[in-house]
Amino acid sequence: MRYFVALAETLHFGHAAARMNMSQPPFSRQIAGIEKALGVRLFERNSRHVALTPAGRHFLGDCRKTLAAFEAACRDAQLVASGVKGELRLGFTMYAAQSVIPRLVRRYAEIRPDVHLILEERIPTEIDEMLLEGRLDAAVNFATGDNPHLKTASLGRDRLQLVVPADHRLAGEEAVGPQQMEGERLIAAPAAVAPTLRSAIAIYFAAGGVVPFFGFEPRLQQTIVQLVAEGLGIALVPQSISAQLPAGTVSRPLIDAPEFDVVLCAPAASKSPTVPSLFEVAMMA
Amino acid sequence: MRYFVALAETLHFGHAAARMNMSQPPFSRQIAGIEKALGVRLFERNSRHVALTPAGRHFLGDCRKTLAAFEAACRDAQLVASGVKGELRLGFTMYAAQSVIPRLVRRYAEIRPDVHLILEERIPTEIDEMLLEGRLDAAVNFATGDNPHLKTASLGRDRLQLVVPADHRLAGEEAVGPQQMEGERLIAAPAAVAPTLRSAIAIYFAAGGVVPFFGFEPRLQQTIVQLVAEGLGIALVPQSISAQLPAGTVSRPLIDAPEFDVVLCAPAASKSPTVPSLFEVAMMA
DNA sequence: TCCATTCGATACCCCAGAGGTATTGATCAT
DNA sequence: ATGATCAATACCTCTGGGGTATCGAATGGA
Repeated sequence: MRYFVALAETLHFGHAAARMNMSQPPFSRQIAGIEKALGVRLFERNSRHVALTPAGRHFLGDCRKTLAAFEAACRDAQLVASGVKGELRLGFTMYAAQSVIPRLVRRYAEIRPDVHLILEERIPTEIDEMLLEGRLDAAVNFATGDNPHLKTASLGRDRLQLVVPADHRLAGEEAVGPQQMEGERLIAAPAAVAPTLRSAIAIYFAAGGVVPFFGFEPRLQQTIVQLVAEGLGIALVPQSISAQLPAGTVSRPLIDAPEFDVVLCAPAASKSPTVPSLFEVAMMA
Repeated sequence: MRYFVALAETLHFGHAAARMNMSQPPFSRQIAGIEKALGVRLFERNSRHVALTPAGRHFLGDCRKTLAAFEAACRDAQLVASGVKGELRLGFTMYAAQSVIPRLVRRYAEIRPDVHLILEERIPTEIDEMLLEGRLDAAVNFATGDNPHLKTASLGRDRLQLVVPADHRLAGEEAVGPQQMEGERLIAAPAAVAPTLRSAIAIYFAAGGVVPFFGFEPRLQQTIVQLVAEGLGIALVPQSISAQLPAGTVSRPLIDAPEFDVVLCAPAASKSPTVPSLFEVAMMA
């Protein structure tokens, strides 16, 4: 096809052959071969003049399109392999949506404008599942501590904080410990949804020798604080949630507050070419 | 590329090779060759499982597009060569635009819907020029009689007719001959524009022994009858023009009226694949 | 745990076909 | 008429695509 285009552009077998870095005789044969294969005369020629037939003229346009598609295919394959182009399915928790996701996504989109980011908001446990099943390339989640199938990069550390109704007896305390919360109804996400936070809470109370009483178990931290605002209980939620506490609630620091990492994670065996630069962005920020 | 698509679709070297009518070992080598040429790993594979890499997935889509473009190019080349698809630059006179062109074009478009008709309205002499220079594939024109470089097919015969102002002295005549028009100002297209009609008129008068007096020389028959309507003279115009005579004019038959052919013509050496079926349509109608 | 089976990779061979050189034949300008 | 130009042809070479035989790794059943 390149041969054909070269000849169609030069209308001279010798020159076209030279452009293709070959000698004229085999070039002539190639053109004849194309015409024979198609069963169509593409050039009107005698030993002096070469001209395109109507079919050849039409074929020239089609060849250019085909060659362009071919070049693009090769180029794009390399770009996708290098991670410059392609897609990245990024999972994240609602918690992350409010804290680290916006900046992370913005920075990544700046250095990789041709990567199509597919953002999937899910609950923490579902994110891990999807990562391991390959339905996500990477995700922002609470650190699970030790999963050999995942590689992680810390995006920052956060701590739990007490949130109580404004008129609650603990609202006036400077800092609160486990014992002071004894008997209170604790609103928290179930372990099946946010194991990291749930176990952090459990350990915190266990360390204080208190058996926590959990009631209501919504999935989102945002819902939890709404229920607190309604006076349905108290909650231990990430500090960065406090930025948007509903009216009628106050937050108090915890004594020896449990801390946890927010991490970017991806399958350890991930070969998604777009993931490494996401980790780079994460480490830089 | 076909090999790649086959493997991407089957994800099995043996089956893909079978689909390509070849054995597995050379097929494997081809795939490896593609990956090496691109410098990109397209399949993640061990001796048990074959899977597309992200780059391979993207490449698959591009390959399908490229192959489709290639198939279309080959198919279209054959269609264009056979005259089923392509373009046809058809010249015609304003006279023809009113008479034979609409039906001819309509019938042709019915049997050749994929041929792009480029209609070019020109004066008769210019049409001949353009045909010989190859700027038109075919044209509807007045018969010139004998041009060895053109092949023609008659589209019908027409005759000249007298058109005079409604209040003209000849308006009441049953039929009119040359002598009766002696001294009248004749409005006609110049020989440089419409030689066939002009010479037909000249011969008609010469046969009657009358020397015609030409005044005004518009290019279009339609303009000629408009000038007659304004009382600026009389004219001999094709009968089929009479269908749309302007108000204030009447037409009268001529005694021994000059006749002429309206023909479809194309360069005798024309290799435009779309032209033959236009001639077929013309002959049928 | 071991063996049979499956499947992709490798080794080696063969030949079609792409490319090279020399030459012919046709066309055009002088 | 003659030389120059240019595509086509003849003939040769050798790369590379395709074939067969085989290996080696992974899997599943006994």
